[in-house]
Amino acid sequence: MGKAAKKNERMSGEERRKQIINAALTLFAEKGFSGTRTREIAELANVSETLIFQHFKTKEDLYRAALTELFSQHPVMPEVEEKMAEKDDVGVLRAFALHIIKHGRQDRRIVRLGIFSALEGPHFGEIFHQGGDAGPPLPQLLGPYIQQRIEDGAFKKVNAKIAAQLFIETANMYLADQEASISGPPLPFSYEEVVDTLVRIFLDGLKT
Amino acid sequence: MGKAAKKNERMSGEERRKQIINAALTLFAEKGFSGTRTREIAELANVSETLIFQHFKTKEDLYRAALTELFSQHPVMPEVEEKMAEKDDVGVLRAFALHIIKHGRQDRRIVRLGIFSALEGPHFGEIFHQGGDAGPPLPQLLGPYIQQRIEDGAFKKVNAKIAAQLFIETANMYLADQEASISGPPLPFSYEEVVDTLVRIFLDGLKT
DNA sequence: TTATAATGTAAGTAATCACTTACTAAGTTG
DNA sequence: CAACTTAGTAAGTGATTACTTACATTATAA
Repeated sequence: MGKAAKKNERMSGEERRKQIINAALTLFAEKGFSGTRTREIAELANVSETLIFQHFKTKEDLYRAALTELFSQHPVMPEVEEKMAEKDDVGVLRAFALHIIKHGRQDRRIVRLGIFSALEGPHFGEIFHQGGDAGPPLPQLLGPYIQQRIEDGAFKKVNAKIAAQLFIETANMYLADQEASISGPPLPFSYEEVVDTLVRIFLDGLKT
Repeated sequence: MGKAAKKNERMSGEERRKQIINAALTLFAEKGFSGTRTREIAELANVSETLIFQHFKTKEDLYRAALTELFSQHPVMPEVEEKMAEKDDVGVLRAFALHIIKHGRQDRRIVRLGIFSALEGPHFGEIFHQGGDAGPPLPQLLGPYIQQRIEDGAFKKVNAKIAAQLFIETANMYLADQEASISGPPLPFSYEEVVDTLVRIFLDGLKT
């Protein structure tokens, strides 16, 4: 039976902790903080409920730990900066959109958890938006680039902050709809195709 | 004291029902279904908890009634169809965006409640998306228009379904961020300005 | 081997939950 | 006013909740 037979054996603290966090992530993403019972987490993790409270002081503590764990695995984006230096507009927008979408797709719980945490508590929302991410928020990275390109005469004069946020919001909402049908049903097209369409429309809309 | 003094007097069933629903809407929008306690609703509505269960069989029943109530007050959009007939592209896109944003702004609980219901239960999500709205979903209205304009040679050849949904998603995510900071902080600009920017970029991006 | 510490659990506990029971008060109608 | 209906509540109820206590098992190192 190999590994499967070992699942009831003793484990190192670190290992168990991760296992509990993993179970918690799955349930919190599915049902939110107040919709998830600590007992369910214990069952999914195959441990006693007591053990959870040995690793985490409270349920909220576990939630915070789980969020931090998830959002600390941020993909880096060296590509974006490179394309920005080259003033490769298509490359920049594509890189931004792909960064967002790949991040959301690498672990499907991320999107739902992010939305839940934004809705459920002011405390939780913060972790999501600043937690783990070393760099500045995305709109603050894209905004100045758009502004620069306006000054270069390459883009028409729009409000760069608005444009940047709208672009990023669109990518985010696409993800949200894929995972949770927030504003509509999931689009039955590959994300590459969606990104292509988004970048094309947006960029042609910005260009002079 | 006038009205305020009367709030502890007897009320007609209909009136009390609405009062309870109103309190429920406020709390459900704030904390979601499983985060809201029936006792809190009773307190906010200034009635005993028992009375709630005289009007509604269960908490879920109340939630459904509250959602239905909220989403049945849909604004109509005769303007959109008018502009579509005239092939007034700017008018059409502006009308769509304003329709979405005004709907969300008419009652600030709508946006949060819509997102919560999409996340919290499959049952609830349905009410939100089809409930009360007489017409077809927005992307299914905008999509064909874009397709038509492509065939007219006015728009470039993009995937009309993707374009339509992206446009609507953007408007929705703008709203969501204003109320709940889902993908970022609220934009510190008037919604008219945001709509202008969105329509301008999108339309110039679509035009041949 | 034996003290020590870490991993783990069964069996609670007080508080809280959605929901009921059993009742009173206020209208309404003949 | 008497019979009946409707609006309203106080005081529960069993189930469930997050969290504890008190105890067992296993590994590790002196």
